[in-house]
Amino acid sequence: MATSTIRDVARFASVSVASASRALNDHSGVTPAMRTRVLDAVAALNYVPHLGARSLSTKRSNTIGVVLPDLFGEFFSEIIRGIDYAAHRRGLQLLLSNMHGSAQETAAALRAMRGRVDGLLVMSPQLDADFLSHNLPKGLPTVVMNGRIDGALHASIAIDNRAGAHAAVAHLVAQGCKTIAHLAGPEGNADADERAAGFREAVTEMLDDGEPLIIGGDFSEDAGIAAGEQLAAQHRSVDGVFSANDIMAIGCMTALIEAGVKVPGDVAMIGFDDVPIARYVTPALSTMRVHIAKLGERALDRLIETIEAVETDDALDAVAEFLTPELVVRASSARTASATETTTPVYREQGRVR
Amino acid sequence: MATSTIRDVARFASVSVASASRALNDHSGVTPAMRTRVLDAVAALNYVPHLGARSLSTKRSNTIGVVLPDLFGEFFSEIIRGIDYAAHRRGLQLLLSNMHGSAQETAAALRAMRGRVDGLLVMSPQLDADFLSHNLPKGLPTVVMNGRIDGALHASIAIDNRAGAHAAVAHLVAQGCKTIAHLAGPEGNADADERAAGFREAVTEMLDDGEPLIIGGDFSEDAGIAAGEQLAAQHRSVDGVFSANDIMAIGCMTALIEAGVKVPGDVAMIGFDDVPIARYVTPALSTMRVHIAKLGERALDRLIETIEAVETDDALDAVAEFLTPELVVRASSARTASATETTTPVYREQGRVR
DNA sequence: TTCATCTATGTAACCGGTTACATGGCTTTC
DNA sequence: GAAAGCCATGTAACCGGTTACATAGATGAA
Repeated sequence: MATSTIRDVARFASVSVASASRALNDHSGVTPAMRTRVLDAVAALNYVPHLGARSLSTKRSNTIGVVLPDLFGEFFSEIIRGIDYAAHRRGLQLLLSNMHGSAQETAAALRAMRGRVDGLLVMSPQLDADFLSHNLPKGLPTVVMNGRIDGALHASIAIDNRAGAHAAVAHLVAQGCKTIAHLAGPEGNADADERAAGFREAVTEMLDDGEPLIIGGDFSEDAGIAAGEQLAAQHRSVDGVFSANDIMAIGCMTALIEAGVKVPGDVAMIGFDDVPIARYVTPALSTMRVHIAKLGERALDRLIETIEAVETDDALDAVAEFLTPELVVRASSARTASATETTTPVYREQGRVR
Repeated sequence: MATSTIRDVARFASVSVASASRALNDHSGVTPAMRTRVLDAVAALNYVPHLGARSLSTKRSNTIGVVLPDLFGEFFSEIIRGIDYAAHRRGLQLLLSNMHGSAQETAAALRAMRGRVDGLLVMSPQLDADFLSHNLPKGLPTVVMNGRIDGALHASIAIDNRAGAHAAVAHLVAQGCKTIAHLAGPEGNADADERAAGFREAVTEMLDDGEPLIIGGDFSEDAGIAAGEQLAAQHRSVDGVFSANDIMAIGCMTALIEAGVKVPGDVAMIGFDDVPIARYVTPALSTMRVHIAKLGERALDRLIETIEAVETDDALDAVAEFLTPELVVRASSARTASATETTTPVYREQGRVR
């Protein structure tokens, strides 16, 4: 039961550790006889290689570190799905870590990756480039997701939030909305800021109203509820809401409907992200689909490219890549009778839930 | 840029590696002068310790391995949330892995944990005790979640599925249902099997009907839809459905409503798990709340106990622990006018059972 | 002053693998 | 039959940390 090492195996088989190692790793130039001796010993001793030791000497862990703001919730769950899909295809393990908001914890999480992973995937909408370049372990290939794009320091991949905001506003305008409000995400969050900026641009461009209407929020359902109550109470002439994410949109819709405001009759609603819940709520939520899983998948693919480039000493410049969100029209914004669900189905919504 | 090692630090500070190591780890008996010399060198070289190497020599990785059937989806996301919460509190990292269904992959995932984690959390409703005891690395503390409880081999924690099924059926009966069908999960899945068994018992006990009605399913939304269509077409006198999980219940509801069957008017519906989506669908889904996150959290806590017991050579016997699901009544089963959201007090832990 | 004690630092072994290089036995070739 | 070449195996260094033990310099007691 004292877990056995490769030296035990070698001793048991009366061979050298080098031979044992070679036999285990299918090296060329190992006699069939030798191989079976070693394999028999392995079976007899119930030997399982110590991967920590192996990666120390090979400098390869076959593990990718993933640092996210959180590990759960619809959005991150989808990201992980995409990363896992791509990682699994390549036989890679995932070392997940989260930063729980604080910069200090983020720094700790990043350092904790040193020596255990071959590359790093970091999502940090809250942190600036400076912080990252200071805290990312030097020499560890890294791809940044949804960060503030930092010059040519790291490869990055992000959502084209401005384009998404434009499309959302354009859709509401096409539905006949005259006064559109934006339910914003937390300030300082890169995605939230860009969506708000895109909203401002689009609104001043398409509706020559006065000041764009922005309601503060923080991506939480409660913030959406508060906003909905506020809107309903104000009797403002708002007839369209573009929310910075789906969860707030859902909260807002709930509160509006509860207050007797008809959605989409009185107010058309559109969210952002297309989390799985969006299609289950009533009315089903129109949204800007981000294809979150794809983002994770693509991020991992690019990380692999980066790792390989480092290995072959190829200089790979740190390009920024963008994913353009796609408009998904459902009931919540369908003010014209004709509207039904319109979108191109891609990833099947998950079958197995457990 | 060439990432520096502790020997570089020692050389730079003109001290021995041992002193450098001691200074870094706050050992006692290190001169303040020595400490600052080393810390300066660390800062100058931008040194970050190699955790793989460290854990090789200390035999401690401060990492917990988690092996789940999948890493995403509502259910697993919640499990991870609970595990992460408890792990974070203790400064532990998580190494996540999934088994993608196949037994072979599961074996691989389990072996891949050897030498990188201090303990293992495994959820395997599909696999039997035999497989597990054969494939779990010997000598690695392990807690099994929702598995078939395997004698006294490993600590385990699971949902009391039978009790949940009983409560669900009792609720439907109390609502006046006379003919209740069970929408089952995949055969061979421990949770699914136990829920079906509990259903059989409860039905024969509470309604002295003939054969209990069981519709085959696989935990997927599509299976729920198929079941709903089948029920609607059959014009069976079924007036209550107990689904083995929420997602199937949702699919089933959707199909029934689409076919003109009223829920809960004609058929009362209740699910199992209480995934977050359940409260968003229309009608909101009644369900047996499992407090999934708590399950994960508790599993980690128990793993820590196990690890500590191993370290201090305390024999800790492999007790099985159960979480009792809690009835959550929402609109989907509210046939009597009075019903609103009601939940039985708190979710209770039924003491430790051997 | 001398010897014992304490303490800060250094030396080297170790964790469990991999692998460059050395070695020796067996063919091949002339 | 000896030199050259090949190939399977063994020896030992190495990956980057930690730590048991040795050591030397300072301190205190007699």
